[in-house]
Amino acid sequence: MAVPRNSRSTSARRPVVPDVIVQEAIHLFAEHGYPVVGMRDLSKAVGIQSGSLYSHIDSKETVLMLIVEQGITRYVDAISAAATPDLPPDIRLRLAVRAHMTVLAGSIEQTKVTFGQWHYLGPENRARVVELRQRYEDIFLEIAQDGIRQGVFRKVPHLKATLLTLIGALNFTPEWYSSSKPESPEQMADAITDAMLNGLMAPHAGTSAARRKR
Amino acid sequence: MAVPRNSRSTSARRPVVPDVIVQEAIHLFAEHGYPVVGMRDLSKAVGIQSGSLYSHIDSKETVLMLIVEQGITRYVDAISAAATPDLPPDIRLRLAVRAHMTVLAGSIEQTKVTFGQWHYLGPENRARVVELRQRYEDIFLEIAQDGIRQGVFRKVPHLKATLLTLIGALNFTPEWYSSSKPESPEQMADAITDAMLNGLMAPHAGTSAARRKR
DNA sequence: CCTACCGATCGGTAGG
DNA sequence: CCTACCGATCGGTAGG
Repeated sequence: MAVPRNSRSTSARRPVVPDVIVQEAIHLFAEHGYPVVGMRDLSKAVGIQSGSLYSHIDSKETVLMLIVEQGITRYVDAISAAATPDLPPDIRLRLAVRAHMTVLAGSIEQTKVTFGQWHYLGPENRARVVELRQRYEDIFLEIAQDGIRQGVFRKVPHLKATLLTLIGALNFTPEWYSSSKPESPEQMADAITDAMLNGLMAPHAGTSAARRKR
Repeated sequence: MAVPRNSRSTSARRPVVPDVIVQEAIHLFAEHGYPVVGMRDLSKAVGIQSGSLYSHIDSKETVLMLIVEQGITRYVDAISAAATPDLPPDIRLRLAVRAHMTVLAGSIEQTKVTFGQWHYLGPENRARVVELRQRYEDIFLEIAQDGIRQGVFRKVPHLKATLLTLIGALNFTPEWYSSSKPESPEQMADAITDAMLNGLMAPHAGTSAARRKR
């Protein structure tokens, strides 16, 4: 209930948004969806009157943007830091996916908002998010391209579709990975990486279509 | 318990919802999101007054449910029809993914609504959707289990995570597969299946970790 | 299918 | 941070 006092900021105009507001917004947006959550819901969760929110924030959209921008940035930073270019591509991929799952495990709800509600942002903010989002996808693109160039990865017919398979799988993780599960982020990451690197086929089995040819 | 059906044909007090309404709703919900679209937006798109909508529908949620229920059912039917149990598991998986992409290509916007907005349904409708959704996932589970039993697929350490990798990839497809692309649904399906069955690693290459061991 | 309208709620502001 | 309130818009209904 104790609402932290707002620090008198030097640059005045925009005070730092109190953490309670952001945290409650993450929780509400993740559970019910941004458009459905009213400012009165948020204010009630924070423990103040709805009008009072606006001495801390500029608008509802500002709060969403804050959550989404920080949300993606966290992934971009963690993944690009983990998958340094000097490592073998398959290891880089494994580390990238592990970084992804580690970030996820620490911020499931924020990730839901980040990857699931950014299209409710206005054109300006949305453009910025798309840019960050592109940077996120480019990390995996570079790993894949390096891998192919080095001969570690196959030269797949449709690299883009293959990459979107991985990215889609990662974007879906907040829907099923809950903190209540006993499995560690690393184990889940390795399961995903393993599927993407080695596939489902049993070793030396070959595809049914291939078996028919011989 | 009572599952809403609009299939009463004879003395139905409730007429079949006109196709224009459903089509415009799909378009608007897919583009802007269900909670953001007002009934006045929908009525304007249809070309009537907002009050007049209610001689065709019961409520806004009814329209969403119609879209979502039909949306999933289409996938369940197409996939289970394509992947018959008599075929080899890897071929079944390929056919299942192809069926998925074929349905997608024919209903991108409805799929966006189906997989992205169902949580806005009330508890009763949502329960029904979760059930259908489960059936959808179970198709892939059975293929995977059969494959492992027959020795065609590897015995992966975390089958559930591996399956959710595939399902996540498929659920993400409406975000990037647009009808304007020249690639056929089959080609995209095969790219995804190929990634899942054979992985990214070059043949005979082995993982970097494995290479270090020898 | 229309006009007219309902109570509720929305994001946000004024002025202390 | 509060009280009081704004105009706009929401899903839905009445009665033709």
